[in-house]
Formats: sequence, structure tokens, C-alpha cells
Amino acid sequence: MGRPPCCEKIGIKKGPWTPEEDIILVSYIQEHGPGNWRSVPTNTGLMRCSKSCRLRWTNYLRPGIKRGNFTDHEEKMIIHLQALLGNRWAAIASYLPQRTDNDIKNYWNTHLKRKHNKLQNGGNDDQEGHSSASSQSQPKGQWERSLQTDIKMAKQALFEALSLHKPITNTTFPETKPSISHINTTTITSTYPTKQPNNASSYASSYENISKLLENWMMKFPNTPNSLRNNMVPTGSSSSKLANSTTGQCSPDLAFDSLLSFNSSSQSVVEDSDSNMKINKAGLFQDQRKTNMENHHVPLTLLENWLFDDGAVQCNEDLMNISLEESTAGLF
DNA sequence: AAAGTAAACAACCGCAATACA
DNA sequence: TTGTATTGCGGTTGTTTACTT
Repeated sequence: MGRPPCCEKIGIKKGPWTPEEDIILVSYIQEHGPGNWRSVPTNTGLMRCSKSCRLRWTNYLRPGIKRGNFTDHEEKMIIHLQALLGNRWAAIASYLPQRTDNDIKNYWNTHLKRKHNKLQNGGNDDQEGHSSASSQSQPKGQWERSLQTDIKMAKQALFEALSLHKPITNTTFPETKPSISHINTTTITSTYPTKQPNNASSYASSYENISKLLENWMMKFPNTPNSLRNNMVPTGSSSSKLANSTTGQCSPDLAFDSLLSFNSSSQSVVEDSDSNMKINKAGLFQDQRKTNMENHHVPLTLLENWLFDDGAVQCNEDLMNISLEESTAGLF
């Protein structure tokens, strides 16, 4: 028997997601946690294929996503990482945990590629942007993978090591998860990296998107059951109110956070001496880092400094100044 | 104001990698 | 060990929005 398609072609809805669908998906994931995407359409009644559900969640709905307004720093990192790694957007995104690979890819294709080509070729846009990695004529070779793996591990190991001894500051780890100030006690974690500040601003961007959608939806469908409504929309919330969260002051939209029920891992990291990821209530998340990081002792190097992002500007400049050979030396 | 064009972004598709029985 | 199911990734396309003429 052959392998069935990931989704039945008949009766599968395509195109933009509606707020109703978002609500259903978010509600389901709140209860069951992300994962087992195959069963999501069946269990939720969504007329979407599992891939579509996963993509919607990972690229748009999940908390911790920062959207739009790439900073100069992020831009430089993308350019440099792209040169280093090529079009491996997921790998690049792992260094910008608030950004999705899709977002970075789009940003590269729409903003940076041209800009980068101009700088490199004096305005000749015809040539492909990723130069270093591809121009080295090495395919996605082992050295790349090793580099990626080692950097990742070093980053995690260092973070974990330091998290045992000192609180994490916003400046140290700029990426964000839902603010702990308005999170309920349900312990859910995620696949996100653990270094998270107590800063709601970036979460608010996706949070705001969803909330706006929900709000509009609620206006359109005032007959929404109270149970759902209470969970979905912050009481008396408005887009402007939500927008406050971008100022660094967390908008107390308890209801929506309650819907999402994500705990802050920054808090978790500080509090948990073993700094392992907490397990979500569905028990779907495994602590993969534990095994990964055990027995790793990584010395601080320029690379790690850069990875830690503290004093990121200087470190990044240093890193960007060093050659690929230098940056990979000692990894093999 | 309307039409045309470009830019931005969300989503889809197909393949590869990984997990699992 | 092998075959199948599931998930992840990168390339690409489609739609919407902004801008120009």
C-alpha cells in the first residue's frame, strides 16, 4: 500500500486563514500542545491539512514571534548568516528566535537580497545573493552542519551554565515570550530557546495580530458562546490597548494569555536549577536539551560571546570581521 | 479617482529527514 | 533492518496592500 498524501485534496480549504480557524487552532493547541499535526484537522474539524495547521501555528499564531520592523542588528545578522550558511533559513532563524524562517526568508527576498547584491556587485542585481556559502562551491557539506550543530550546542550550553548563576536580563536575551506578569500557572513550554526575557513587547506583535482578528470576529459574531468569548478576547480590550504592550508595558490582557496559557520560560530558566524545559501539560514536549547538553563544557570564545548577544554589536562586528576559517577553526 | 505596477507577506507544494512500529 | 508515517525545510506562488502614473 502506497503512502497516502499528507492531506486529502478534496474538501481541504486553502488560502488565508480566518479568525475563526485561528481560534479553533489556538484553542486546540492550548489544550493539547503543538505536535501530532496529523490529528489536528480531524480533532478540530478544521478543513485544513495538517501541514497548513502546523505552518499557521509556527509562522503566525505561536507566541514569541516578532513581526515586521527588522532592526539593523537583525538585518546584519541575517546578511552575515546567509553568507555563512546559505539559504538555510531554519538555521538562520535559530539565531533570531523571535523570527520565523519564513519571515526571514521573505525579508531576505524582498529587502536584503537586492540590497546585498547592490553592495556586492555595485548594483548588478542579476547575480544570486548568497555568495560566500555557495561561492565556496561546497554543497551543504558536513562542515556546515557541524558548524551549525556546534554553535547551537555551544549557545545552549553556555546559556544553561550561566542561567544557573545569574538572572537573565533583557539585554542579554532579547527574544521574547509571553510576559510572566500575566501568565497563569499552567506550565506549558515550547520548542523555543530558553533564554527569554520578561518582556512582552515582541510577543505582543503576534498577540496583537491574533487579538485584532479575534476582536473583529467577535464584532461580527456577537453570539459567540460566553465560554469561548471569555477565553478569547480580553475584556474591553482594543487594538490601541494592545498596542500599549509594544511600549514595554505589558498590556494586562489576561484572558488572551489565559487562552494561550504559556508560561514564561525566562522565569522557568531562572527558577529551575536544572534549567530543563518544562513539560507542557499534554506531555508532548520532551526535554531534548538535557541529553544534548549533558557532558558539554564549552569555553567562551568570540563566537559564544556573539551568540550571547550581550554587547552584541561589538561582538557581532568582531565575528563578522573574522573569516569563516577562523570562526570554524577548532570545531573539527 | 481609476488603472497599472511593485512590494510585502501568507500560504502551498514537494522533497528530505527523522521517528517509529 | 525496513517500510511507513510524520514533521521540517526551502522554493515558489497567490493575494493583498501601497505606491505611481
